[in-house]
Amino acid sequence: MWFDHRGTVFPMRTHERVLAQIETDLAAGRWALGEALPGERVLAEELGVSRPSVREAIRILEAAGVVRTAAGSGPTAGAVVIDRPAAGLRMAMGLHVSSGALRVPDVVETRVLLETWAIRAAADRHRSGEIDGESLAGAQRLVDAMEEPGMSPADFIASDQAFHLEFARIAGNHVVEAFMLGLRGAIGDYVTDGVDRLPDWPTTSARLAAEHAGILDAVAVGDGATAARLAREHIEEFYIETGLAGGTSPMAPAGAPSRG
Amino acid sequence: MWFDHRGTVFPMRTHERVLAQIETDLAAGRWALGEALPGERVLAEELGVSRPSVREAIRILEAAGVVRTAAGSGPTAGAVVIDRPAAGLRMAMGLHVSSGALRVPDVVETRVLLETWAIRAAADRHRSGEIDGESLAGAQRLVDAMEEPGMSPADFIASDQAFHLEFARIAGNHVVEAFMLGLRGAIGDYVTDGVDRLPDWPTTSARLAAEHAGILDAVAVGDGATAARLAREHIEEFYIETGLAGGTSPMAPAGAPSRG
DNA sequence: CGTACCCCTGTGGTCGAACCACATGGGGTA
DNA sequence: TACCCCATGTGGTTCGACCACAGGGGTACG
Repeated sequence: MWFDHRGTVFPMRTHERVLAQIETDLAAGRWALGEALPGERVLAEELGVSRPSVREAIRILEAAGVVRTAAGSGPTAGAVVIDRPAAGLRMAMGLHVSSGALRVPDVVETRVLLETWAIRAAADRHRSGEIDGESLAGAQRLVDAMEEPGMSPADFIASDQAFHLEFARIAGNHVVEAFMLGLRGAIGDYVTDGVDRLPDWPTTSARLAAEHAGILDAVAVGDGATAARLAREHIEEFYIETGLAGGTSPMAPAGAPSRG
Repeated sequence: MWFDHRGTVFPMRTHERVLAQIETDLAAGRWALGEALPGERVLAEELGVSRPSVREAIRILEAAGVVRTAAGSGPTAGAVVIDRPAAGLRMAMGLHVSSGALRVPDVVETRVLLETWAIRAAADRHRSGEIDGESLAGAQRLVDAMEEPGMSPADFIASDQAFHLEFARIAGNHVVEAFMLGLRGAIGDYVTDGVDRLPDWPTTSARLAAEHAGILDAVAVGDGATAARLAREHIEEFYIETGLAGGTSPMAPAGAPSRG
């Protein structure tokens, strides 16, 4: 039996006990990043529960982006500890967007909020010299790549996402980075569908690439306010153009977790 | 077999197929909020898979805050559709905080970011008359309650959390609301532990309550800038005082999902 | 006829055992 | 010495069984 902070009593289900134990061991550093948990059968034996109960707990860990599972043998097999917070956030948010509990406009608004913060912070850090001068090189390479006319929409979207994430990385906040990744992933299929409906992708992509260059330039000179304003306009314009800004009805499921 | 956007081929596991199908049905409106999914045995039969595979998918939905399960019979039994995005976010974030992939200072920084935005937005909406004049009544009641000297730390923390969430609710962004709830929950045990280590809780709680009153007053007069600044100082001061602001080492697991 | 009680029914929760496909790595073979 | 093959152990999946629990309907009683 377990108790909440008010003294209410309730039984804890088996897979919850397993999950709690694994979480405790995780916090205690029992497994480092890249190491594998004990096998399901071993874990079941250790905790005195059945293998299906262990599996249910591992499923949750996997959905949360804490482990990745693989069959076979060798060091890469088993439930290997990873750190993909965004995968878990993406899963939860995507499901709630599908169910209608979360709306795309709210997701977009939140994305603007986080991105403008990250870009402003990145610009500030860059101006104050806190970060290496080469930190913007990655963003520059992505901008260059996106300015190539022949890039496919899918590759462009991937590069676009990487570009936006660069600033969260520079800002140094992993939670914001994970949120941004999760938000973007949660509405990923909506974005793809929106791009497919655009009347003139080459023109749009060229404009987007130019806007990216403008944002990067503003960050490079340390003008966080301008960079944030440009980013806001860039994001909002994109969602308006693809018809996602006002739509609240679900269009397609966000899909099963990717194996990225 | 399934393909990603690059044409890579990979098999989809059974529980992933089940999850994808449920997500599609969810998006199609097959079940309304409060309705129950078909029984596990029925679902397994429908999809041509085994019951454990269905259960693994439902576990993920449960962890994500999409359904709540209960045994027995009647309308409240089974896998009932709910909308608790924060539960899923809290689960994912809490696990990653435990594993060390996400750090408490980043969580706090993100919380400040989201809360100052929400409070500013709430103040703006209040000033512009977009919202009912009674919207702040709930926050006022919470402030009044927290100013009562006899309140237990646990109840105070609950009221405090509700107070902060009020502004996200007024701002009208469910994603931000869920993020705030998830962030707070992910470090919930750290907060509780921090409070327990405070030398003089009555004094601290009185100060916190006064700060809440100040924030609410600033929002009430539509001064978003002041309200946001007060909120930032309020949050940062609390984490410094409880010794959480700089700590990165895990202290205790965030625990299994609560049944709230 | 109305009401209270009890048990039948179906739910999720848990378990054990079995078989599969797969990745590996060591031992046997050319 | 180099190659190949298969024994081994992993997660993936399934089946079948039993449990505790909550409801609802049938039944017996007032």
